[in-house]
Amino acid sequence: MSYQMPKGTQDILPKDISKWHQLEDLIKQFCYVYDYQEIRTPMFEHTNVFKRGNDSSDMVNKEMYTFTLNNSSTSLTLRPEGTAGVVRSFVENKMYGESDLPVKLYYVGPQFRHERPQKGRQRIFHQFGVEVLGAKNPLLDVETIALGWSFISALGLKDLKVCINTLGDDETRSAYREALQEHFKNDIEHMCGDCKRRYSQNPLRILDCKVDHDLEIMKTAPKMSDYLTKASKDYFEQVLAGLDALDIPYEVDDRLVRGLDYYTHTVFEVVSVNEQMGSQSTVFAGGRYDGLVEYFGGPEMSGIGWAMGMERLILACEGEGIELGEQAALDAYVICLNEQASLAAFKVVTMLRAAGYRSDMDYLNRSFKAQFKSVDRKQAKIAILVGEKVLEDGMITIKKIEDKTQIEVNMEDVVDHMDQLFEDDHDHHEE
RNA sequence: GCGGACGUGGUGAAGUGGUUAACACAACUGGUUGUGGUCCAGUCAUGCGAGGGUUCGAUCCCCUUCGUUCGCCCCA
Repeated sequence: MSYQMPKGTQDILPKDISKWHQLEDLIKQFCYVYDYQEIRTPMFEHTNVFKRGNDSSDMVNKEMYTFTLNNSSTSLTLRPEGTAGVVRSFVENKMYGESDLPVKLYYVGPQFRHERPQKGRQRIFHQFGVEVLGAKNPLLDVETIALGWSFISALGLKDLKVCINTLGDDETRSAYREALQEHFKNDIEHMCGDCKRRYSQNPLRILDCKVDHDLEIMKTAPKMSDYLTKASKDYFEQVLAGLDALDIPYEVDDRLVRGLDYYTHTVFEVVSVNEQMGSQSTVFAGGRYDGLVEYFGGPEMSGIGWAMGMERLILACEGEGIELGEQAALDAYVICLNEQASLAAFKVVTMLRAAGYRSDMDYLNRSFKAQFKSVDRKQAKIAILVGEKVLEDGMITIKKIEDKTQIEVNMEDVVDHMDQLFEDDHDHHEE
């Protein structure tokens, strides 16, 4: 009989929307300054855009909202992440040919994952992400991180740290893969089910297993850094040098491998260390991907990008006591003291609105007292009283809440008087 | 997918196997205050997530289910 929203979804209510507006505005500013352009891709794509080859991630294998409609055999999937759709679009629209390279893009929008909800994790959540396609330059790895880092710094967030690592190139990865498989060969039988699966699919992920974390065999595992090719090592060092140059603090974490299988070279996570974040503390994370553009049928081009969880960003701000979004006060609230005068009151509000004053009035024929309470609640700067007098000679009362002064004016002149009052106000502020 | 906690009016939140489900805030109405923010009075859950069961009788006991929340896993 009663309806409720699906598990893991949430309404963003008017009382909270100004937080989102503020964040979105700031995102646009930063992306503008960094010369990134917004792209909006579909909320759903063909399933194979997300489910590619031998992807071993839970996100792709267990958490996607996949559906087939009517008699169609087409399988569609609600996007669980932003990168795949953006790269698909980049290739499909041949952006690799018509624009200056690299193409620098950003997106903001909902993502869908069928996970068990908890703090900082919803089934529909919002990500702000950037992707830079068509150039492989360590400075771009640094630039994207700098964009995110300066954005969250501008918000005032402090309890954050950048964890970074490199996965090297294909040569590095396959050599390291083999080394890991060799290393775990005799012990994999005694390790957890996930690790057994990872052993053949993506042995790198064994390293950040929480279950088997303390096994001796984990501690003696070969290190990625020993298998990096010269080129990969140089690349990573240049990335770190870039971060140093911009004074972005970081920690190299050689266990960091990330969940998505397409990453190569640089991978990073920016996590909040604020205790109020709960266990989902990654605010934004990403990395470089060498094979994706080609996978989607484009030329051999590298890309780098990251995604930021907006809900987590809000949590992080709340955790650090950063106030987001303030409700702007009303300029004028029109009180109608007489039902017969309501049309006149309505005209007054309309005039005020036409002049750009944020105004409202009572629509419930409430008592005088109740209407005045609305003035307080809505923090209106001006109360305008429309009574039976307006029917006789068109006179209404304008009351300035701040100092309780009031004047009687003809309703036709209400905008002029408002202009005057707000003019005075400005003078006051400038003094 | 696994585990813990929880689910009472707009909100916060008491409560008990048995005729009227505290209290506070908010809201609304009336009075008072020069036309509001003070103060006073009144009104506001046939219902205690939903569906079963036990019982003479359940919001309080049992089962199921839905949902919330926190953790694991995973990830942004």
